[in-house]
Amino acid sequence: MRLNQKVADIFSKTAQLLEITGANSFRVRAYENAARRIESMQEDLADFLCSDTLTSIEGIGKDLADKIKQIYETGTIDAYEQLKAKVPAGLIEILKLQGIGPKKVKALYETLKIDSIDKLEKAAKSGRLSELPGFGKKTQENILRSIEFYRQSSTRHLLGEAIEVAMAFKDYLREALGKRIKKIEVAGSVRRFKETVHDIDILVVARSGKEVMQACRDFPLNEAVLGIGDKKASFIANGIQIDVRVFPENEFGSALLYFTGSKEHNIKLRQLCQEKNWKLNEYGLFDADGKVIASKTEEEIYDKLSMQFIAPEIREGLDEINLALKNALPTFIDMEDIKGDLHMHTFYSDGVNSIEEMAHAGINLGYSYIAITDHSASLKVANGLDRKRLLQQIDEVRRVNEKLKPFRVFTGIEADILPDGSLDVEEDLIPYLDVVIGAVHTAFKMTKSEMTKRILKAIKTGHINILAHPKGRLLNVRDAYDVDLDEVFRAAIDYNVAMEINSSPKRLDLNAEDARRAVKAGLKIAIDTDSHSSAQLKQVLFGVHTARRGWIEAKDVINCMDLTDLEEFLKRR
DNA sequence: GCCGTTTTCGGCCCGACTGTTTTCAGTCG
Repeated sequence: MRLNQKVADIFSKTAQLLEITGANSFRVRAYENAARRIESMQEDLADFLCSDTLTSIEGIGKDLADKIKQIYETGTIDAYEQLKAKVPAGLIEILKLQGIGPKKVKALYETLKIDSIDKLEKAAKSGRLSELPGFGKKTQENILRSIEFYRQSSTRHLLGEAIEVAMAFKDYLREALGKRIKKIEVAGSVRRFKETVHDIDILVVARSGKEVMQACRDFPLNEAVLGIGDKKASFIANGIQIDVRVFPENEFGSALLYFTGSKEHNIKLRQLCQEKNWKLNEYGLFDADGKVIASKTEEEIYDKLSMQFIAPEIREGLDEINLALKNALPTFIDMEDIKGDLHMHTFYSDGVNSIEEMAHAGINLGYSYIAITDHSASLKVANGLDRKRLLQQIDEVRRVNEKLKPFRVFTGIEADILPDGSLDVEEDLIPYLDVVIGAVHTAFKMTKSEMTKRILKAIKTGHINILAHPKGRLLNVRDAYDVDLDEVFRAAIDYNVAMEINSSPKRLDLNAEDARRAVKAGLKIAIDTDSHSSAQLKQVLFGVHTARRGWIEAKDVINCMDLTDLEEFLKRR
């Protein structure tokens, strides 16, 4: 494991344990901040350690620097080991329940020896909880409800699923209230395009808050109401919590900023305001006299704070605020920059549409080109193409190209990188293929060195243009395989291999952080959909926003090139 | 635990809501 990850992990767990023991909350936050900062850092923590400059990192003081050193040398820190010995593991899980914080966890453990969700449930059901000081009947009921919800949905939801539910709600509300709704906008982590999300935040500007609240109750997908007031509703739809809030139009910008987050971004903005004696909350930006300076739009607020507008995708409370103040934020890639899609399947292998149908879908999205990259022969489960069928397909691509000129369909293949590192495509066919994608689809459980060796060998064949889903993860389903990405990056630069951001909401691989690292290392990115139907081409949306989260610009992405530049790039393999 | 500084310790983002208690602590976003 990279030292950064290891340190972030231990710091973050230490923070949780400290919280339960009732430590100073700012001390807890110091550990949390340090963990987040280190995890998202592009640079290697080990370099700072060697040059003795750890304390130059924001949020790392003398104490944490020593602890990083200890982790480097021994793999752990005393403080963490002692806490772990003292605090039962189950308490951390109890902390995850809605409505229960560190104080209640501590009280439950010290009075009733409750150290697991099961024991908590028993105590609540027997009525013992309501007898504790600070607890009452309602708290007891709420805890039982939280336990039930927690058991139903302990994992985070995929962004793709959350967006579907959010869109369904938006459509429903517009349908139900028509012109009585002035604005409706998704905020929160969905707007920031986090790959998985906890809930869906929706802001509404409407004539009557009560009407919106009633519509929330009546939403057909509404499974359970958690709470509904005059301006705020919480309910579960399709297993995902939706929070709806109604605001007047002139406060919409500050509300959107506030509810888009992240929490850390907001905290930094408010610290900035403090220096000017100003105040920022969901109702607006106020000067020292409490007079509104800005509130209608986010743009206006950032402007009054003398900084560039910050795209929601990068609002993480890291470096974005400092750079925006210096007017130094880059211009990130946007949907309009995408000129084609270089990874998709047809019914030749496991897709459902024809080559021509995929091409038409590409044309409809305004693309200049697509690449047809069906699976290679060894991937039997996906009906991979053998030599004969691949040659047939290449022939058909030629015919489609004639018909659809000047739109360009590239011939291609998604060739399996076999366990021994060889590429599952016959050498003499390579010249007929414009785009060769390399991908690991089998034998995921290799050791890190074996897997790295395997992928390096494939890259060094000199045949690959794009390495598809480089870490092989399936969100909420399968972890990434173990591979030394830095070594892969180095080899990929030598052989002109682009790294894929696979746009499928089930993958999003590379993720934003790794993609950012790849670009920093000097690599190009391909934002592909890996579509298995023409409708899926639209999922490029997820890839583009993941790229934005990774601070990626259009110039870093090969499918933002025009046709001739891309042809040039593809030939350099 | 970090940070900044009037260099040694005090402050660290802000508001709403809930439930318990009767003025506020705990939790959440």
